[in-house]
Amino acid sequence: MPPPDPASSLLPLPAATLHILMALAVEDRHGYAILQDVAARTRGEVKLGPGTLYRSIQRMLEQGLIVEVRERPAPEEDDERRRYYRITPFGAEVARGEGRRLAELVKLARASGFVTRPA
Amino acid sequence: MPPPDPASSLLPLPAATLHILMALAVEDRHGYAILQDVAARTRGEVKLGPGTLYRSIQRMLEQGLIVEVRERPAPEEDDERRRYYRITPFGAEVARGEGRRLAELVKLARASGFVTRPA
DNA sequence: GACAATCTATCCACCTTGGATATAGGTGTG
DNA sequence: CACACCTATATCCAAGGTGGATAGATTGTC
Repeated sequence: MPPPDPASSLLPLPAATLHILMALAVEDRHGYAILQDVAARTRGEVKLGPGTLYRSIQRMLEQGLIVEVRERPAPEEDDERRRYYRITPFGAEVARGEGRRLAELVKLARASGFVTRPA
Repeated sequence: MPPPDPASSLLPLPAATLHILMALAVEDRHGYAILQDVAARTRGEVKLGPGTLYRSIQRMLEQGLIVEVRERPAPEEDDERRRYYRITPFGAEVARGEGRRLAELVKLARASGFVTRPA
């Protein structure tokens, strides 16, 4: 029996975790910006609560999916309170695993007649 | 504000619930058969625990996603202990809603580069 | 001057989950 | 013959994820 793959051992990924990784795939972001990005890209269908957001971030830091970065934007468009995060190569690997898993799931749902038309 | 749609108010669907609905989309099945069908169709990747299965079934009965049926197979291939379930039209509607939601999610994941190839 | 938005963080209650446990008959193996 | 596993249902517990409330501080808007 091969040693369990550390990436796939985190699957399935909590919904909030994948959304956060997708938000950080574009660029480094701080917590509140992640919140807005998720809401914007899902057209308001997914709105993370603050508890979910910050606890997810803490867990993801511990798991090595993301890291906090010290680089900050120009002072005139910065806010001291913000904490910026970046997706790690490991985080991207895990996200691809989750993407594969979800695509498989949709394939099964389609075979059952539960996916009518891809909007 | 229109009254909330009873089908979409159940979304997102718990993972186990969708798997059970997919198993029942093919034919009426009893609990243990659902377990085997889910494991078989996901090639062993998804294995529902007994706690998850029977509690999900109870919840789904209450929500009207499934009903218990009295029709039983021929006595020679039956087992008294079994309880057979059937998906309802409402259950199918909810499943299609979940299918749509998941397809949208995969679309977002693909836009982030997290879905390489649909296996 | 009040209110909403920005920004982080913690707490609580609720729900879902896997795994253990219980019960019980049937089947297979050493 | 004993032990283990399969079939079949059901309940319990611990662990984990979630939304929403709460908190506190600053900035922007009517």
